[in-house]
Parts: sequence; C-alpha cells; structure tokens
Amino acid sequence: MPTKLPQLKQDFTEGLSQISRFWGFPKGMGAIFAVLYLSPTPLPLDEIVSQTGLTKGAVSTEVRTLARMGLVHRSSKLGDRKDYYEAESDFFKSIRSILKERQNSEFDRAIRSVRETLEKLEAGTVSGDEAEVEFVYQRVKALQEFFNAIDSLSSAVIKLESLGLGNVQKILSILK
Amino acid sequence: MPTKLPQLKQDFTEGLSQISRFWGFPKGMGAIFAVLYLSPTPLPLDEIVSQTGLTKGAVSTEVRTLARMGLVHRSSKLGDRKDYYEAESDFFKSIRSILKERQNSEFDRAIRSVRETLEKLEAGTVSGDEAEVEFVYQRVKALQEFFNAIDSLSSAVIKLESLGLGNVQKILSILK
DNA sequence: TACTGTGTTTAGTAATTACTAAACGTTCTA
DNA sequence: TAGAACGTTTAGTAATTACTAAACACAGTA
Repeated sequence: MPTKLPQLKQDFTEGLSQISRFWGFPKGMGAIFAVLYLSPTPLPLDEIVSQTGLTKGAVSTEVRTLARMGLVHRSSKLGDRKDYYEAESDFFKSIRSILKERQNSEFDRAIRSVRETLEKLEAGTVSGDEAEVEFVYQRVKALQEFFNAIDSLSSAVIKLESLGLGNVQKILSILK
Repeated sequence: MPTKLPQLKQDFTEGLSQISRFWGFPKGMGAIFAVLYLSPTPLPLDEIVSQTGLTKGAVSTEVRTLARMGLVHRSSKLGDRKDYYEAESDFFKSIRSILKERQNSEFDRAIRSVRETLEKLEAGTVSGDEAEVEFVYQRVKALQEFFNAIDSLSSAVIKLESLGLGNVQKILSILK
C-alpha cells in the first residue's frame, strides 16, 4: 500500500529530530528544520507550531537560534505582518555559518584558557618539579597545536565560496 | 608570583571540562581526560578519583567510554591488580576512532531512516500532490547526498595511516 | 575460609535542559 | 482608543542526563 505524503514527512521529521539530538541540539530543533526543509514555500510561525506540535514560545526561540546558525532564513511579505521561515538547502553553506557562529562562543573561551595555560608555561612562571613541568608543557603545546590545526581548517572552510562535492572529492583524493 | 604546577593542572582541567561539555560530553569526562593527559605516568583509578573529585563509580564508567572512543588506554602491570589508564596523545588518531565508534551508533540508525524515506520516494509508492512529492524527493535526495559526502570523508579519515599536520596543510592549500 | 583490595553495577538524587502556559509588548485596524 | 494578530519573554514543569553512595562480584592473600 502506498505511503501518504504527510506520513512520509512525519517519519522524515522524526529521523531528523534524532539526528539533532545526537549532535547535542534539542530534538525540537531538528523537527522544526525538517518541516521547513520539506516545505516548498516559506512557513509562518503558527504553521510550524501546528506541524511540530511545539508551542509558539518554543518555536519562536528555537527558530531564532536556527536562524543564527544560518540553517533557516526569516523573511516577510509586504502587507503581511507574519514572519516567514524557510530552510537553507545548501548544507555546506550552513556548515560554514555554524562554524562561524562557534567562533564567538563558549567554546572559544575554553580554548583560550588552554592558550593561557600554555603562555604561563612559556613564560617560565610555573614552579614545580622541572621534568614534570617540561612534560606538561609538551602536552599542552601539542593540544594547542591540534586546536590550531582545527581552527585553520574551519577558518578555511568559512572563507570558501563553495565547498561542493567537487572539493570534497579533491580532499578525498589527497587522503587516499 | 609564580603559578604552582598543581594549580596550573587544575585550571587546565577546568578548561577541558568545558570543552567537553560544549561538545555534548559530560564535563567529568573532560576532567578525567585532562588529568590523564597531563600525567607523565599511567594512573590507577583511585588516583583519578582523588584528582577529579568524582566517585569511583563515575570514573569507572566514564573511563570505559573514553577507552571505547580511543581517547585513553587501559593497561596493567604484572603483579599489580590495579588497572592503569593513560591518555592517547595523538589526537588525529583519536578522531579516527571516535568516527569509527559513531558509525555503529544511534546516529547511523537515524541516517538510515532518511535513506528509507528516499527509497520510498524512488519506488514511486508515495501518494499525494505530484509536484509536492517531486519537491520533497529532491530535498530528501539532496540531504542524502550530503550525508554520503560526510560519510565518505569520515571513512577516508578512518582508513588513513596518519592525518598529521602535513595532510592538514595539503587540505588547506586545496581549500584556498 | 574469611578478609582486603580491586573494579562494576544499581538505585536513587541532583543538576541541567527542553519545553509549556500564559503574560506581555508591539503594530496594525477599526 | 480598543481590539486583534502577531512574536517574545518569563516563570514554572517535565524530562533527561550526570553523578553519588552503597551494594556487589571477583581475585588474591592470610
């Protein structure tokens, strides 16, 4: 027997919810994105509310963080007070803006704290068993270098015009 | 005034805890890793307990998941019943094993559900407005392709002998 | 066999996070 | 100015997750 389109959409939505949760985002966020992603036209807030079963408040805040991440876009029609939302369908573009978002976040603050640790060690202002201080220094330095590599990578990705399948292929060929 | 080594270690540990939490892991996990990472010698469980302030139970379970991820290694000394743990210091190696770990997880199950959605659409067994079905098909297909790209990338990384700074540089030069 | 030193499991608690319901602020319309 | 149609904020609740305390299992030793 044939699957009805609304049913299919709902299954898909549930799948994306789980993926969302897996990556540490609220599952409602995945659901909202899924609904928008499968809609041929931008949707107003109440439509998202009715299709996800979440409340106005929840949708309002989560759609905002989705927008900040560049995963959805907000627009409005002239002579219509409603806001309309649509999903970004270029995922590589989304990745870039998520990375960009992360750069000013809590994450960077933590990374900066590692850098500070390293600076203290380099300034020679740390007292303790000499061999151990040296060991700790080497370790912290290695971690810092790792972060730097990740950072260069993501900066590069952010600056890219397009990270299409072509580029991914090229990368793969290097890594072989 | 000089910083004392134990103080430095503790600051570092707090930093890593936050990073851990940021990526959706328990902060205790980050703390455990930090303690091991800064220790010149493998540590037994009680040592981790006393240095992190967590309980035996917590350390026992979290150190196990760290080991599954390949971020720490368990070893034992002859004539000593204790287990000893040490941190993996090659982060690229860790990334590989984390990716490997993820392949058999909940995440893959969710991705599979997207693939099933796609298969139903391709089999033509979905009923509904024809234009909309076609639209939905295109979208789901695009998402699937994105997942495939990510998947190839991570498989490639998993198979690598080494993803050192050299390779990262090469990648960066492509992406410029 | 009991006892000690290990790590693990379990059942419950604390802390965090996602979400709801409802009040609120604004803007437009009558 | 009142009321309606929006989106936002807030205060509280539900659900989830991280962790604790304590019982447990097992191995080695007296």
